[in-house]
Amino acid sequence: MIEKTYQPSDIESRVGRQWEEAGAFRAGRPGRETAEPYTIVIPPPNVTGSLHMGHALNNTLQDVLCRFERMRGRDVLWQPGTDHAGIATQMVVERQLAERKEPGRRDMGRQKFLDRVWKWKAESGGVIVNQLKRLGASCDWSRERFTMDEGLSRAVAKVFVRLYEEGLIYKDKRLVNWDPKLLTAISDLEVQQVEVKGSLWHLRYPLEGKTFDPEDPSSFIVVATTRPETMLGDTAVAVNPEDDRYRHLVGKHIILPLVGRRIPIVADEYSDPEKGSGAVKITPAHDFNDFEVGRRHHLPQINVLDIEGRLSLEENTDYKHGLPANSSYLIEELHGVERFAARKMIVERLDNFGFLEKIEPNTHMVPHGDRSGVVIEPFLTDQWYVDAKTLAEPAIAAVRSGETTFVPKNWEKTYFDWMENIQPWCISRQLWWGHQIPAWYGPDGKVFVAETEEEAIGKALGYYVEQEVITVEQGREMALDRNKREGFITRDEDVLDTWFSSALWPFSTLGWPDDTRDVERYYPTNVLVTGFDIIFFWVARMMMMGLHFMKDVPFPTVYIHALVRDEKGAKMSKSKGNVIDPLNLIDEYGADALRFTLTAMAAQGRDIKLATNRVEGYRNFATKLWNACRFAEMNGCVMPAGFGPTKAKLTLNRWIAHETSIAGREVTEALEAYRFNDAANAIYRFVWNVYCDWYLELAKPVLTGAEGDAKNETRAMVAWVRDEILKLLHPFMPFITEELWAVTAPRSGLLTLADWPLRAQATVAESGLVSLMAGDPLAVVPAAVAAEPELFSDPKAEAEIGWVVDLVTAIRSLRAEMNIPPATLIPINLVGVSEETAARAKRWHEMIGRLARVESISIEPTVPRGAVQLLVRGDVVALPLKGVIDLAAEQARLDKEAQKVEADIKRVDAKLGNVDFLSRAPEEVIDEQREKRADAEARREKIREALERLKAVI
RNA sequence: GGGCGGUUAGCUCAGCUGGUUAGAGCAUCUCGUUUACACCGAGAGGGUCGGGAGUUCGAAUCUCUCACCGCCCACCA
Repeated sequence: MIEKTYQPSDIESRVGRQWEEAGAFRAGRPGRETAEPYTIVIPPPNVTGSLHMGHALNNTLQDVLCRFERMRGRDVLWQPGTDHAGIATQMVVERQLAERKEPGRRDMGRQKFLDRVWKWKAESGGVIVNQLKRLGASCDWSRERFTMDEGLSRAVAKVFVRLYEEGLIYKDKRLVNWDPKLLTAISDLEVQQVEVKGSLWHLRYPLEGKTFDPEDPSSFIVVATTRPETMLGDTAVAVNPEDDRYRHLVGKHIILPLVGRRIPIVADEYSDPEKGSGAVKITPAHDFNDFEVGRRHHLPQINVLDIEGRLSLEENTDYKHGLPANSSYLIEELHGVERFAARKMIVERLDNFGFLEKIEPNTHMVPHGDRSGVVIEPFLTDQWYVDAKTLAEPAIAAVRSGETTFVPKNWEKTYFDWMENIQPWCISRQLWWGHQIPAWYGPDGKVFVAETEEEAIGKALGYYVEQEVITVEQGREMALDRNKREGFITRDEDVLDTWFSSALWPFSTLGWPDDTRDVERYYPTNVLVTGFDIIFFWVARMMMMGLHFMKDVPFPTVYIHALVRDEKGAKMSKSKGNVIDPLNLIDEYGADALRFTLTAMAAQGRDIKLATNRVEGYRNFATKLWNACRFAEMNGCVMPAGFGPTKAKLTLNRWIAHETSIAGREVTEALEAYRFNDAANAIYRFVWNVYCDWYLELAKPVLTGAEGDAKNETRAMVAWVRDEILKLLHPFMPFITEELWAVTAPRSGLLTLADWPLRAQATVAESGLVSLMAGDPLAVVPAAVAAEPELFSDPKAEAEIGWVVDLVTAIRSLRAEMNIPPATLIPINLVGVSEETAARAKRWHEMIGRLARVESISIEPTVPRGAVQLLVRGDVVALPLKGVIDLAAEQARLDKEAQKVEADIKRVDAKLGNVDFLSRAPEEVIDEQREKRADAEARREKIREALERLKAVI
């Protein structure tokens, strides 16, 4: 029994439990062990996360695909899991500690802090998973993974070691993006360039051997900088070799103001004569370009900052490089000063001594940490790198060759642009939460990279015995006794970039490297569904790692979906306060309505501007479906076993079967092409505008009429179409359809495991015939034909019911226009119509009367005087309405129609009168125009006659 | 500076490989006989497809250009 009203919240939790209890989403479930697999890995959300609109869209689309393929008989594995999200998670827990006034992470120590994070994860890490379940995500939750699971951690270690051994991971001292707040290196991708209104300071650097005089330009060289505080680390001034202004100074030296260090003027292409003064200060330790210039000219790298971005000079031996013995009088004051305060102090001092020429306002891009929001420092440190350039090559080739394609295709350009200019990937992070780097250092600093500490110690002992650092005996003792080797080697403190483990997700989640049976079955995955914002972070890296370790792309298709924005097109953000919480929408309208909205709006290559009234509209759609099913129930519509469209005899029933198969094909084809919006719209239109608006209305007289074959067949067909609708709609609205499936008939199984109306591969029956519509044993054709499935089709039924629909619509429209009260029943005449039409009219007489408020239909040879005239699929329909209608209104209506026809004819004539058109357009286009012309001509004639008759009456 | 995308009804959007009378939902207006549904039904109004030029027999659709909007990338002093 269907409840009177549709209450999404009730049924969603109940249905969710049913799926779970049935293990409906288990990969390899009984009956599907040998079915063709279909795999998607979820983009693992951060454990710290909660469901936002982007997740809702991303997972809805994946779920639509998974449910679709599951119903098509595939063995679906939708692999779920979460990401440990190094920085984000560590920040969350640290914030919690601060709030609770507990000791900070450093006071606590590494191990205690990690225990604390795990505890946090156990308590709060499951939020997003439950939210995904509320959305209806049909993941195989029994396989949920976490990037820091034991198994995944082993995969990470293995990959690290192998890449290290292959020379594709290495340690290097170079400039990194340093976050002085989080105290870690970050990758290029985690840096956001932000436009900042700053200044350009022009500094005078005195030339060696001249007496510095601010009034005498020949005594100094001017350099312009946006970062005056880094001047303490300058080790050269560069000018362009082609720049005549400075050519004579190349090879000379300047004396660095305030500091007194003697540094050279070098010629380097990097210096752009157009920029600033044409001379540029070189600070190799604090600027990426300067670092390169410094390398070319073998300049010292003088680091003047500490890890927190304060000036660090006192103990800095680098800094003292090249300083005259008595020159450090300024250092004491500046040491330990925060970088921006130091900037102010240094500029002040430079100004006092006449070294500041001028300050220009200057807007420029400044790098900021995407997590911390503070200005990033280029900072000289030892870090681990992945040789991304080498790994990128096969990943580029795979997309070039079409092994992996992007949908929509234009994202491939973005992918190529980035991959072809890829930089070494800095993978070490000075954090605690994450995969600790599997590298150990011996007493002399030598690195031993191994999957486990045991292995590392083995390698180390072997090495040091061979080097005779320790004796064979000592080595043996240490190997056997843990205590003896305590502290002999120490592990690298750093952890890996979170994206390092995410890059392995498509195979690490399947058990690689330990148990690879699932890898064989489910890798490569079928499609990756994700947003464009992580093409670089994630997609590219999965491509690289997948190809390198699996020797195969991780997915043949990457479906890139849009960003969900607010109604006005602005990015949703907490600071703007325009965030729409998907859970609120689910509470208010139901998960099905939200899902349908997102799919209906997911047109390729376009952002989604989400308006809540759309969600409301699709909730209404769910209600409509609900009520249609109630109607079927009330009328005792049940489908006897073995019933199918080919069994139907009534035209009306054959017509709806015909329309159903069209809808089924539309939905299927759209989903196969990832045109989610087309798929959603096709089923929407069919349910509302065909099934509800017409079929059920037209079936009412039969359903309320006398018992008999016609009634039984119609009941069966109402139920059959309803079931087809529930199937076609299930990927989009899984909850309501599953619920209705259960309550509308006794069923042997869940809808989510039922057969899709069009099977991907038609099943060959014993007879050698192939069933094209699941559930209809009679809709069979020889296997040879099945290669191109034709659906149930009945053009004659379409012609007949289509005519009825058009007729009713035309009469209704006219009645509204003529202001004929609904209570007034009117007669209609069919004028000079064919026998076929006459027969149709007779068959549908009662129905037309009911839907169009018509009292009688008669066949007449001519249009009676004073009748209003309509055209329906070429037939003339006259409405003798003298006295009922407003003649002036009718005249206006006809005039308007006439105008429209004239316009049509004019347009068509223009084409047909064009010699070029006739000679160059394809035959069928010309024929089409001719038909249109003939049709319009006929219409014009009819309207003209109607007008004349009207005039006669007036 | 480079790249990508957008500009279609009052609003939010479809319109795939050029040939439709340019569609949908919401909103608006009119009406509502009928026990599935007022979260409903019937009907209507509303668009020179951002501007200009071009290619073509034919352009919302292809090309160029201009304008405005958005995003991504980039080390520029």
